[in-house]
Amino acid sequence: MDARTDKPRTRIQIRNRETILDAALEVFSQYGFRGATVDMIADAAGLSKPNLLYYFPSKEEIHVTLLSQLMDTWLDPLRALDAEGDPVEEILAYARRKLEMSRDFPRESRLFANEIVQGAPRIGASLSTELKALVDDKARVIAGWSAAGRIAEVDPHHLIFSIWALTQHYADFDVQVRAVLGPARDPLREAEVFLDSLFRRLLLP
Amino acid sequence: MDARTDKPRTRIQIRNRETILDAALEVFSQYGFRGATVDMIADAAGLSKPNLLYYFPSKEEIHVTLLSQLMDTWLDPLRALDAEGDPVEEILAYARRKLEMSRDFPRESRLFANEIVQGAPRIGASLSTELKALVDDKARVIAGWSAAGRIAEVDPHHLIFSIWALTQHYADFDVQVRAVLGPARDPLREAEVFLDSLFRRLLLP
DNA sequence: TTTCTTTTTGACCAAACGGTCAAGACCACG
DNA sequence: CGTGGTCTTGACCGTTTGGTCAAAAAGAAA
Repeated sequence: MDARTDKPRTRIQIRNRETILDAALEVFSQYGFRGATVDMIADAAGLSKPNLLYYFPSKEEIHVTLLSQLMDTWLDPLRALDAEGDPVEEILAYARRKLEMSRDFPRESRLFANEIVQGAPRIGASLSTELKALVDDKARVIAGWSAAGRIAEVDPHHLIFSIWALTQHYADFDVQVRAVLGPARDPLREAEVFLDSLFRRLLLP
Repeated sequence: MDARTDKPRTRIQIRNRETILDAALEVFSQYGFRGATVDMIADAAGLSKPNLLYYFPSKEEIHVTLLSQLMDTWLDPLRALDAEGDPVEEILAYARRKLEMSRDFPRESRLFANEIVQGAPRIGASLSTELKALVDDKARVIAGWSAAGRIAEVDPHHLIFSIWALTQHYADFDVQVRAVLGPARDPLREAEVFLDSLFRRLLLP
């Protein structure tokens, strides 16, 4: 029975695959795909390299597994945007959820950023299908709110981009933000207040 | 005479160092430091590997040269923010200049993004000195405008972060933006309009 | 216990990598 | 032309890297 091809069956397989993916997330998000080595991941996971390769057939397979698991949960906040809710509050809540993800899952954010900055060689396809479909759908909802005069007139796609840019910035550029603000301040708490008022001013009709 | 230590003297040295730095910018910005190989840079520059290493002593030296050249020009738009000018127009002009840099120098933006996302291992020091000093200085200017009621009350540091995030997003996440918008649209022209109105709404008292 | 499967590992390999070196090609200048 | 410095290169080296393999260790089930 090959632990690398079939779904994990034993408790040891489940535990070790989880350990490996967590270690790989740590290493990949910090050094990028090519900057990370199998040895680094194995060390971080507390396993020997051959043992790690018993659970995943290759370094690339680990990376792909991480990315596809990520894409799934990464878009949940946008999926939750409710066409029936109050427009301004829905959009603000979306921005707030995205900012929470920057705070709670900065490694995931940086893994994604690394992939996109380098041209999305491994997930490019799903961007123009899966992601585009979802964004287009929600953009239509926002455009409807605009047309009905319930929020100001804004390009819905760029509104969504601005939420991504502003929230992910606090995870992806964390070092820079902290270097500039100095040690006494709390970037993500401040960002919550700032972004809330920014999007409120932008959206109020 | 060592072409690697002294300032370039001959025309050939000047030309080849320029060619190499341009090729290295292309490769580093696409693959990151560890993802780039000396052979890739040499190929892109049309030189043999030993010949390239005749002009720069190491791969790291090329990278450092690029980054320090970049830091210099990267902050020019912010330096140009004039305390004596019209507050809203000054800030809008800054955002516009930054967006132009995303359009005209996307490789530089991605080189920087790669460095920061991975924890700024090579320029971390100058972030908390050079960069922080400049930002703090300009933040004081903006705070003055706020206090005088000439723009709305905003946290000046986070205002600057928001300009960075929103403008660099269009260079760093270019693939994603284009994948979502589809082929018929012009992201950077649209962004200009969108950001202009966003910051206008945010800043008007 | 015995037997069978799953898990772990030390030793190893081929390719890729950053970098060196000695020697040849080229070029400016007298 | 010749001569001295600049530029270029093929061959090479030690290390790192992703990955393999046979065999040993550890579990599971009877």
